[in-house]
Amino acid sequence: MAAYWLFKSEPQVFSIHDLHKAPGKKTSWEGIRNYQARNYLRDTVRKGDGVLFYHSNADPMGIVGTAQVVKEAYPDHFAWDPSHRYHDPDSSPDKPTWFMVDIRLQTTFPRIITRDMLAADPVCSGMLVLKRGSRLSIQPVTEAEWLAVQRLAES
DNA sequence: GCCAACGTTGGC
DNA sequence: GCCAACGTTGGC
Repeated sequence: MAAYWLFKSEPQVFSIHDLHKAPGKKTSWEGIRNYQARNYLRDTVRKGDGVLFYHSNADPMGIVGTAQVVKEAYPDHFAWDPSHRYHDPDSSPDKPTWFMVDIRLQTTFPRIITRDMLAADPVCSGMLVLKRGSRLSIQPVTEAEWLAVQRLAES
């Protein structure tokens, strides 16, 4: 059975509009440099899982659409490129430290589901992303939360 | 711009 | 292995 996730992105770095413009509306999700998020990506995120696309550090902040995992974890080769901002000298092709997945855009919501809207919803108010100091950029989402977000997007 | 939260680093 | 210093994230 498919699982659900929330992926954070700063829109000035990569927005849902960038994903919309990408070839096949697909992108690799590289640059995850946190072990807990890495473990989710590598061990738990599976092809077909649903992704809530979240804009952080933005105005307004919130969930802007959904995507689907189309390729499961493979080594984040950006870590091996010394000139890249995601370079990590401790990672190597032999023993990769970091992983990434590919996602494809599913839906761009007609309006952003803001943090206020999430907080006001009895189900979504429990979401990890609302927790103070929740810095995790790959977060698990329950099916109830996933469905509640869809409902908010349609209302 | 501020700062709380929290992960990482490095000296011991 | 402890912990202080430091860096980053990200909401406000």
